[in-house]
Amino acid sequence: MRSIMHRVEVLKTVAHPVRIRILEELLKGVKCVSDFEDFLEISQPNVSQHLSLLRKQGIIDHYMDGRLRCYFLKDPLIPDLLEVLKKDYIEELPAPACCPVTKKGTYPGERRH
Amino acid sequence: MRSIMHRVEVLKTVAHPVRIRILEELLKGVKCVSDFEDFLEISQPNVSQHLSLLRKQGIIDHYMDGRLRCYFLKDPLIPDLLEVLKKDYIEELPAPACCPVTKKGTYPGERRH
DNA sequence: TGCAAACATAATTATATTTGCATGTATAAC
DNA sequence: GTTATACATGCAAATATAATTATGTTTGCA
Repeated sequence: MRSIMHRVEVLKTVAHPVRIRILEELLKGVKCVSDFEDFLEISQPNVSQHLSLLRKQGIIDHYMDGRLRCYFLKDPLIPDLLEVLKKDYIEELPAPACCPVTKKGTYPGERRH
Repeated sequence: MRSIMHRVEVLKTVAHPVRIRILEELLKGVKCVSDFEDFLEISQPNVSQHLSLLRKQGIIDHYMDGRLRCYFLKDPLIPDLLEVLKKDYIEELPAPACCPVTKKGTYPGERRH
């Protein structure tokens, strides 16, 4: 199992609007840097920096095609992670039944008071 | 569907070693602040700050039991998110077949060269 | 060989996050 | 009412992250 720290690193890496859009795009297929430059509206060095971060984390990789760098998804967690993030949930989790929210209740189970 | 920004906020909030451990613990059931103080080895104000952040994001909520504050999970995304993070994957995603990694290949589909 | 396209890297600056510490508040017990 | 418990909040210092600007590298082509 991934360590807590590794899980945190993955989350931190994905937790950025540009990077999450890059990953969603890579889900559809291979893309090169100038492709991202077009549809994200940020500078080329900035795109490269985000790609570099994702690569250092092992989340993506690339191959060379002439002078194009073609990036693709590598970490199998990512598709699952992105899918969960898109899911719609109708209801909140049920509050503990014995203990009404923001009102006094009883702490469930044994415990010092 | 959650907006990109909302997804990013959720990920950023979970992406911290203390907070991820708090959430994993809450998955098992209700816990109060001093419970966390025991098993995480950080100060009480720091625990409160992390709980406060999680609450502002709508990820957790609490009820009062005397002078105890009993926290519980609220956002239904969290259990699914934590589960995906724990999953073990045996293999990396397959690299695009037509294009060997780090070697020259052909960019799949039509594109300027 | 020289130049341009496609990209990476480095340094700087701006901004956000995290923590520690001091203090504040509500409840319970005495 | 006084005190202790259980917690929250505010602020400043330390640190991490992000974007901008400038510059470097590699490849393809004339």
